[in-house]
Amino acid sequence: MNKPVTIKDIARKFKCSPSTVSRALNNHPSINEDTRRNLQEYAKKVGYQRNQVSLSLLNTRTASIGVVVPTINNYYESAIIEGIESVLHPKGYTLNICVTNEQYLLEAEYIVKLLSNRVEGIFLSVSQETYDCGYYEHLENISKRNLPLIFIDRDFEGFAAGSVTVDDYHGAYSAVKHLIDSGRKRIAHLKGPNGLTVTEHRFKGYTDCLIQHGFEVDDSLVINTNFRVESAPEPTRRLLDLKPIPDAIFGVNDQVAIGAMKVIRDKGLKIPEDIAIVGFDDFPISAFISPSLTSVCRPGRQVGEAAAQMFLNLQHQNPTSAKSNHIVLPSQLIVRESSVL
Amino acid sequence: MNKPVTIKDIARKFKCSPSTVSRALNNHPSINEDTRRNLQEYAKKVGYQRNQVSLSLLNTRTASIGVVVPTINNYYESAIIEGIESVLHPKGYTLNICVTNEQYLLEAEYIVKLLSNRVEGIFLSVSQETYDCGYYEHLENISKRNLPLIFIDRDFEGFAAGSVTVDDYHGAYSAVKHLIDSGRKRIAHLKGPNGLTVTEHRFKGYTDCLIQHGFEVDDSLVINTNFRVESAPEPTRRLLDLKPIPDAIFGVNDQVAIGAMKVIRDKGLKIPEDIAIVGFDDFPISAFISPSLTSVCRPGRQVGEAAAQMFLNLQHQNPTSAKSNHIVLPSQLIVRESSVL
DNA sequence: AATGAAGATGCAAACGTTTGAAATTTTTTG
DNA sequence: CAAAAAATTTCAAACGTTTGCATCTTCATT
Repeated sequence: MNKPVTIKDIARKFKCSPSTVSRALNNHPSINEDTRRNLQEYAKKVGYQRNQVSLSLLNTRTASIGVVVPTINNYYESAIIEGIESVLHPKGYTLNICVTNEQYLLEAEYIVKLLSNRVEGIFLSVSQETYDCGYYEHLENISKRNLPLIFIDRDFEGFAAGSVTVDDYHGAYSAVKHLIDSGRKRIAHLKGPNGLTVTEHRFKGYTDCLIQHGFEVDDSLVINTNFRVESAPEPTRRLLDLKPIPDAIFGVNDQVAIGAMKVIRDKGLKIPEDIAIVGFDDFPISAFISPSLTSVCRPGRQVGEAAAQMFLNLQHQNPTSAKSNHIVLPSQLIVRESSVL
Repeated sequence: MNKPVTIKDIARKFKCSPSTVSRALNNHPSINEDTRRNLQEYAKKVGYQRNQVSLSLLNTRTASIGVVVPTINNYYESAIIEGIESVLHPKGYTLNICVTNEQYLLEAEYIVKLLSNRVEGIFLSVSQETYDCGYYEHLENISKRNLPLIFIDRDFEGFAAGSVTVDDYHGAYSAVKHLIDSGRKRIAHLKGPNGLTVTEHRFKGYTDCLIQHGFEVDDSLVINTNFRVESAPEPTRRLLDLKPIPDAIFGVNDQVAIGAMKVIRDKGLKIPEDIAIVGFDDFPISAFISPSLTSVCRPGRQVGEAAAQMFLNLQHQNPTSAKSNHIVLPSQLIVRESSVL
């Protein structure tokens, strides 16, 4: 790793002052044309790259943004990040992406690090642990600095900050309504991990819809998963051991729904004849599997874009107003073969 | 956004010098016990966060790493990033993740930015455009600085640097061999975009295996896709219009394979009876769809881990030795229902 | 009481860049 | 040719932190 060429190095070489070099490289008008050209050529030749670190120190502006998410290893989360990126990159911002792996300790550590790196804003999708335990101390340093904080995907109701989420409640509601409308009477739910907003909102959409249509909520029809496809089969088997078996399963996401479908087929049951399936997230693949999967589409990219836009708007106004800024994007049911005869 | 509290602020408040504050906060032994306690308490109270930017400038060490990838919106790429993260985070590094969207211009811009931000190393999966055009000027500034550069996933043979890739060639070869061994005679390939190593290595594995087993390579059986599930149906239809139709399709990845499966089913053909299907990447979902998809597993997380480890090793040795460092991880065929009767 | 040794704190420089103001050089003008 | 104007360059300070060295206290030892 060679030491990078600095403005001082160039100044020494040309027997002029660093100011002159700096101005020449920035096309300052008061620099002599020849000087400018010579310096620029030389700078290019030796591969001079202006040191952004020193500039950040000088301007107390880093043009970087922290993004803290539990995982990036799935379609939806990474779509959010692409959304943020697509809005903020043209404005010159760099993203510092941190993956907490659903752990509070890592989340707290990353936030300290981001503050220490003087990011100009933080997008946070809180980890499951943070949620479960209601921790928020690590966030107080953010608000102490009055730094823009925007919750993405998962709103953290214990803490005042902006948020952009998807309307999980109505998405789930419409999924279950669709099943009821198709004549299903015994609708099971493969729930996500307890405590997460995403999980609970979908669960509430599920229960509310059942109740409002005169059904009872049967606890034995609700079983937890951890969102992953591998976590679906065992709970599904338990559902199929019930008498009578459910005639529909609403999965907390497409992965879980797909995991359930396999078990159902293996048991020799037919989808949708014996059991209807609905997922959530609308993975690109879901439209192509057999039977194609009815799912609730959740616009990850738009979440990212909206959050980034919220951040930009904050730059021009009172930053505390973020706290009253809550955007909820609609989710949309897409009906496919897995739920209709 | 409040101005962050600085060491100078604290010094002013306590009528002492910044040096004392700095030493107190760093538990320097020559600081009086009371002074230390008072200063630390106050610092905590006002939420002091040491300014990492100034430290970076002072030490010319930023502890940050650039990661440049064409997209993060899929399972494999994000697995790589998680792998890198898992190794480098414990060592105190921060990741700067940049998404090029397969565009050379963005890639070049990001690299300038990363150099300017004084990252200590760059992990790069070159964009398709860079590959197609053989551009490498943007990389020369990296080597001019003698900064560790490691190609991940896609090796860029035109340029000397370390690399960690997956053995796409033998993965593809084993997939096709499996099809030949199962008695398939007319094996089509849904290829990726031309020019990418990933695409071409898999393609070569396909053709070499065919030739070595006495088959001809029939151009009409090879059609391009863009890796996405949506890009598979149209080429697949063209394959099914051939007379005779192929009796097996090797997809460049699972998404394409799944896209093909849908078209085949829609035509009333049976998988694997009429046509066998093999994919690549082994998505978690692939084991759960029906029929479950035979696929070549590619260890994304391990790629990331190996690349990160390569970077760490470079710190303790001659950095130019990276250029002779090439790790190729094995891929593994996983046989499932879509290819065996 | 003088000497010296710890113990505690301050000074100043450094990292790389920018920028207002001052200084220098060159050009123009009367 | 002198004076003013314009063009070009340099100076110095600033951003926040660390750290070797110098300085200043305090206190014990002779």
